[in-house]
Amino acid sequence: MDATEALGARFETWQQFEFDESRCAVRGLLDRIGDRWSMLLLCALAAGPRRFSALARLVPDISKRMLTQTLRILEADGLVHREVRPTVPPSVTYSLTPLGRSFTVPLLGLIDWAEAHFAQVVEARERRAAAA
Amino acid sequence: MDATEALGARFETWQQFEFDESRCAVRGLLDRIGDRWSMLLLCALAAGPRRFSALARLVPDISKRMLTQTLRILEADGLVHREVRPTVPPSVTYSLTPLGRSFTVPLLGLIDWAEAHFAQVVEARERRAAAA
DNA sequence: CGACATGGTCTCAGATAGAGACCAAATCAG
DNA sequence: CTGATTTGGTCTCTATCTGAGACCATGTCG
Repeated sequence: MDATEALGARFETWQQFEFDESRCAVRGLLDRIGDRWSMLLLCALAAGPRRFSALARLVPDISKRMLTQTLRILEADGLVHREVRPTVPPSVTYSLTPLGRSFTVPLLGLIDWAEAHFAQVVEARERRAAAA
Repeated sequence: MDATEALGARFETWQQFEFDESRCAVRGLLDRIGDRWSMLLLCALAAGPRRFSALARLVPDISKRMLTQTLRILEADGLVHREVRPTVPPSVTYSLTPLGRSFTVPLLGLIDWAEAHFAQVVEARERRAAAA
């Protein structure tokens, strides 16, 4: 059984749960980290702990608003740890928790695929653009 | 070098490209398939080709609008094949392309992680809800 | 004295997603 | 013959979400 078949079989079992968010991991979890910024921030934190402003610089086009919001969700989900040191001005450091570090394994798999097949995707887009 | 370190190192190289969409696979690709519906639809198609209305039934709370839009993007990116048979009423069948099938490998990895660690995430959320 | 850095929050406008009406043509039930 | 149903969408309207940028308090540096 290859991955496609395995995935198809997996999908069928979810139907029984009717995708109930509290029991279906895919809906309950990938809905959250499957947004524009979560994976990118997890990548940024994989290299080591970073302060709020460092993350803002590392991921240039994220707004402070979304940076705060995304980090709060990742913290609530137990993937990221937030540490405040009450200096003045305040210093807040974000880092991956052990759970967050375990997530880097499948995340790296996804990114490897993206880098290996990106050229094919670009080609498909261009073929389609040319046809239109 | 474990996955976390590898991911961190990878992130640093992206900085050189300044996340230029045309060259950075992560921005150019995961921005598209990393949304609410793309991965779910790819899972649904992993079990075999499906017609438009079948997909709408399999993924209950997707609107027709988003179903159309998401399938068009997946088609443009070369992950999904769309086949129209000009019967009346029309019959349109969607299936994974070879590229789409290759994506099921990392996708399955992500889902395995989600199912294995979902309990921990829920626990983290509950701990946080209790603290508030 | 005045500018700057920190880690945010707040407001407002613009983009995006969802709900549901609508469509055309054929087919099927009554 | 009539009227409902199926198909694969599109269109409009509204609700939600996102991004830009102002603002804040406080201490430090020039």
